[in-house]
Amino acid sequence: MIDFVTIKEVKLKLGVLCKSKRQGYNMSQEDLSEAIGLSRYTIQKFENGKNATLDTVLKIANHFDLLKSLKKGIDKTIEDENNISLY
Amino acid sequence: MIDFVTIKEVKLKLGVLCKSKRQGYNMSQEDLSEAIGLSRYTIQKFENGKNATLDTVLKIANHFDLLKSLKKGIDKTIEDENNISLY
DNA sequence: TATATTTGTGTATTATAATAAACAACTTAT
DNA sequence: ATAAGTTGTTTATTATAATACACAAATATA
Repeated sequence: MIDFVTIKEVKLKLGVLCKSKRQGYNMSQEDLSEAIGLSRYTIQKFENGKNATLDTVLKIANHFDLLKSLKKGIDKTIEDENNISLY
Repeated sequence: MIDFVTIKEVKLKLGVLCKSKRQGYNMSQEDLSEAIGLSRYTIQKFENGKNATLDTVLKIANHFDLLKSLKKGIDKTIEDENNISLY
């Protein structure tokens, strides 16, 4: 399979996810920024694929109840590391 | 279910994942830092659950071939947003 | 045990993410 | 068409992540 995934692509996708979730709750960028104690500019940049801090990403993920699912993904990846690949 | 997941917990878990992956390849913190062009101190702090930038996290994820899986997770979450919950 | 390697920690500096405020461009609703 | 709300963008400032050292503490290796 020749499908590379770039860092830039993931950042853009995270921004799209934020926008999608936010609009799903009919929130403006300002609504979200106030809800989680970040500036609107920080939300604005994140939604457009700019770099951000992990805290910013996780505050947003937390607000949309995505931390548990994220934690599961991390745990699964750690488990995979222990069970050595069979291929 | 009463299992809250905190931001701090996720950051610690990401650090553990990095350490686990790194040791799986028998790399020192310095090996990893040189491989992806970050300082050892940045790796050090990340592995111990400190705040970091998204670029740092994604550079590490990319080095351990985790971007594709991460992208899938994001895509799935975006899809879930469109198919409204039935409960 | 002695040596080498790795990891944790401290300090100072640099790069950049986050903030705040204002305003224009673009949407949406009336 | 106008008004209201939202989003994109700029500038200046502040907070903090990243870097580059050095060195001690802990681990692994000979």
